[in-house]
Amino acid sequence: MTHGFEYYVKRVMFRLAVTVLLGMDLVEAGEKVRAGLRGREVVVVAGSMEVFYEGRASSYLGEGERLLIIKGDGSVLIHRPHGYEPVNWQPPGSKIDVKIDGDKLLIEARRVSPREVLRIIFHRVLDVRLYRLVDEAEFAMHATEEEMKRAILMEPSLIEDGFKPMEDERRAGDSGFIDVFGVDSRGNMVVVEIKRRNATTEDIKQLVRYVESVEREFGKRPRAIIAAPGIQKAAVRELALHGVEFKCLTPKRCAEVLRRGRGLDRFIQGP
Amino acid sequence: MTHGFEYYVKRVMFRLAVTVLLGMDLVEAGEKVRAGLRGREVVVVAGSMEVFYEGRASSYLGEGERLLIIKGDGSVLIHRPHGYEPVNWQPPGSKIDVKIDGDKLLIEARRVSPREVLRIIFHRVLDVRLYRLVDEAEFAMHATEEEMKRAILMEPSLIEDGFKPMEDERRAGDSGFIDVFGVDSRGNMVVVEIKRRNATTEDIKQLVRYVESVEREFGKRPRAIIAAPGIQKAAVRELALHGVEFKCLTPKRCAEVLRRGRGLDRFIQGP
DNA sequence: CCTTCCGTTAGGCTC
DNA sequence: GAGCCTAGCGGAAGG
Repeated sequence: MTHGFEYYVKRVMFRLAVTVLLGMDLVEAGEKVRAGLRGREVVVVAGSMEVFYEGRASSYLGEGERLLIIKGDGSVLIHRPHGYEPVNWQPPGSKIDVKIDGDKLLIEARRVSPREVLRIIFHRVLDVRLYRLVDEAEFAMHATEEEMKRAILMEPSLIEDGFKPMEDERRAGDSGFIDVFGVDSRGNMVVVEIKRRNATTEDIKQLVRYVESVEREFGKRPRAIIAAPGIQKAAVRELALHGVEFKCLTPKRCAEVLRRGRGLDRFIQGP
Repeated sequence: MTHGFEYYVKRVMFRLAVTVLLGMDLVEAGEKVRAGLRGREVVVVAGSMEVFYEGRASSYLGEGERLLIIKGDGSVLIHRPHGYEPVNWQPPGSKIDVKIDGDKLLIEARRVSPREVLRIIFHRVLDVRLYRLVDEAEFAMHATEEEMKRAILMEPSLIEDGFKPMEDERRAGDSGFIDVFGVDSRGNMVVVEIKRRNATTEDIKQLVRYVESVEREFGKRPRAIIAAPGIQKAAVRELALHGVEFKCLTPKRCAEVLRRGRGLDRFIQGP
């Protein structure tokens, strides 16, 4: 009942050849996917599939070869061989079902709120890979709008010499929140709106709403400054129209200020 | 100079064990990635990496195990073991460089406009997979805003009894395009704005701009109807303020109408 | 090239 | 949970 070493090697090679030509055995593929899900591993399945989505919208994608990625937290992604975005997906928390239906492998990802179903029918599985990935690293993003604000609070002259921030995230009636509220060297109130990209007419209008809210509250119209790396051409006329000032401020410049600030902190507080 | 069959098998198994414990040989991994890029295949690399991004913003992600996916069109995705979104990415058209730097594998994806660099340093490569995927299928999405418009054109009573659409995508001066322009049962002009999600104050304002544009053109103010599944609380007061009417219309209801329409077509024209 | 608008936007925050 | 805003938003369509 025992076979020689060569026998097993040849069996494996035959199996390999069958897999390359016809795809994996679907039952085996399904088992492997299930095992990956149980272990909360990252499951990558390559194969020829149809995809049905029904939920907030609905979509159908005919048969074609793609990558299916299922993560341990229930995120699901389907990637075509081109394009940055997944063609179909399901966010974290989806419940995954795997079953064999005749000669097809069926994978469903369901979510309750909003109620959505993603159904994938594999006609052929080329490959299933399981990855147990360990990733505890912190993701640090710089030069967000939030960081630009922190840079201004740390170094108010980024807006203008003598500018003194008084409050950040000040509520402006029901218009929203003012990014930075302060006073200039002459004691005038100043409302600052920050954008990390070129300012649009909408941005100017929002700033004007803040100005009007402050005017209603204090009976005096504050200066309005929009701090952004640039301004859309169409928005330039709005500036003059509403007496809004523009201050060029790039995310990069802010990042430099913050780096310098952190450097100082380290110097002051020791290593 | 020849070895027995068993010798080679043992060598392969030893290599496999080394790979499982220590990761792939980096030079070999790099060569495989290059081969995949040359062949415009989908390249999937699992491994322990650091990631640097510098462009519109900048980010740093410390060492950890992730999946790197590079597609034939130059799209790059880095996926952590959790979450629906890639932690870092580069859109299609990026130029990919692969090189060995000491005992690290370096992969860079560059883009010119905007100038952005994504730099990935692999400290350990667990696996490299190449997939030559063929996918020519068409992606069909339903219940978009466009489809809601088609449903209204097919079944105008979705807006109100007696409504007659005259034009879709009518230009409204320089304000943009009116979704549906028509007349009601009493011959009044009607401007309809469609949203597949709850209507906002901005949506109401846009509709009012259309109304004013039509009023300038015809010397008569048209009725304004916003058709959406709901309306934001803050936008309710804007309705009365500008005399805009709200008609509840969900993407789902529109999808049903379109399905029924297609069903009728089939019935009328035969199978 | 630039702008505007849509998206199964997602994700984060507040209430 | 609903409501609101931001995003390295991406992508498409129009000028």
